[in-house]
Amino acid sequence: MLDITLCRRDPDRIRRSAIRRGSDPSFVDEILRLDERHRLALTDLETKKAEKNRLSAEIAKASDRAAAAASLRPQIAALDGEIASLDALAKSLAPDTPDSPLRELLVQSPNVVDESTPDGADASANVVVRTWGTPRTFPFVARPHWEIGEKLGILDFERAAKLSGSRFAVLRGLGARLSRALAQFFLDRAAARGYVEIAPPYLVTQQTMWRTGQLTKFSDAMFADLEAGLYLIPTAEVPLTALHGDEIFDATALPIRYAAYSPCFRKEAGAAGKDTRGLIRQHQFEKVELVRIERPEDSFAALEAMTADAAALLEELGLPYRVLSLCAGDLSFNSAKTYDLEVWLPSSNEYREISSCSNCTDFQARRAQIRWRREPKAKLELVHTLNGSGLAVGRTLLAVLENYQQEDGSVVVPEALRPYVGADRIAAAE
RNA sequence: GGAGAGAUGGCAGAGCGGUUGAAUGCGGCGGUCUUGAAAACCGCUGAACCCUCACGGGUUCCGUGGGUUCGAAUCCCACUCUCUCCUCCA
Repeated sequence: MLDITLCRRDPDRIRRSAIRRGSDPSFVDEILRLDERHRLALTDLETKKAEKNRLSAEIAKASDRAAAAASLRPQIAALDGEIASLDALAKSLAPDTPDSPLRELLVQSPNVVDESTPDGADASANVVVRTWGTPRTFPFVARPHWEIGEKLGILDFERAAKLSGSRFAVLRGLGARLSRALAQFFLDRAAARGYVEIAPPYLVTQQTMWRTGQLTKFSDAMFADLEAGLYLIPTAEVPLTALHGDEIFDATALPIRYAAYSPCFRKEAGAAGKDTRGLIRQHQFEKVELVRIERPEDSFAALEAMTADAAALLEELGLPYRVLSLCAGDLSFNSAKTYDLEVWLPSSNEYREISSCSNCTDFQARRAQIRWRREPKAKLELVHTLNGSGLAVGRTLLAVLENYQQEDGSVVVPEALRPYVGADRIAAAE
């Protein structure tokens, strides 16, 4: 949700951001116009209410209250009429009235793009910030992970389809174990870097979804039981960020770092025909999500740190990757700045997203009302929230299979995972 | 799923329908005293929004939403949540 105060104070900044995202900035003028009308109505309303309160207080002070009430009744009744109509008008214009035009504009507008986010209209303008590792050269044709996995008997897409349709996978034996090993590895590393592990609910209310801004982003991409009013989380970012909704921190409580391992559920409605094979795009996948709650002045440094936290995992696993700074046009709704981590996939000779780290600044905090106090008596401020994958388990698993595949079809387990997997190689079962 | 109890400020806990945004205690902040600290004492101590350059003024908020009334934390209705007991279950 956009900050109405910022719109008033620095409308050009909002306009600039909209233009950089590739949208029409004229809504800013509409916001200012509606805001002006609302404040006028509010002032009128409050004046009338003050008058009425004064009359009521007179009755309270009178020695004969009944008589006072009787004599003032006509005046009060007149005020009541004016108050009712002014109240209706003010409400219809208010920024916090659910379907008011002003509210709609503030709520539907994406976050203000940070200055350091590169210009550009779409993914082709994303900037490679750095690249790590050298893709391995294979003396044979590198196979895609689904072939490797099926041959090893650790991935079973056919039976998954029998159970649940397309975009599901069954992991078996060391495949299942490798998946669990990755999750455990990620969580252990997160803990070592100061993230507190959280096991959140996977079903959340519509309000929780709304608070983190997912309802606009994933609304038709989410699984839900509308009757029960519960949504399956598309990412643990949702419960982690909303965890402290309506709370006020004192300065010593910040920063907060959370890590959660959770399944994620997505309809992938807009991705028909894309990535239909393998583990890349599933209706259900697991992920370790990192969330940080920061002081505003620290949030961009925290984004660098969080991105480094995620990247360190790939480095420890020996998986080549690159870091992209997403351009303004490719930035998601909530984000002011995003780094994507892309891992190297030898079967397709390309880098694929395995983590996305975003600084949502105060955008989600405003919706969720997560605030803090700089000094004991200071005014309340919104915190900044950040989230990033650290990492997506399924995609890491497939990256391991592809990057560590051997000519005989077996897969070497990366050193760092061996204690977790309990094996240094995955070979075909007899 | 059935029965009951409850929801008030950071916490605990009062609150006859009338100057109650809310007693009291704890906590927190500031001060006096002290070499320092503690204790004691004094003062302050919720939020959002609007008007104002400012001083200041105003409106709203006692789970949520309605209603009664000139006036509601207090009365009425609905809902939500929490707790206890039963049922069920992992």
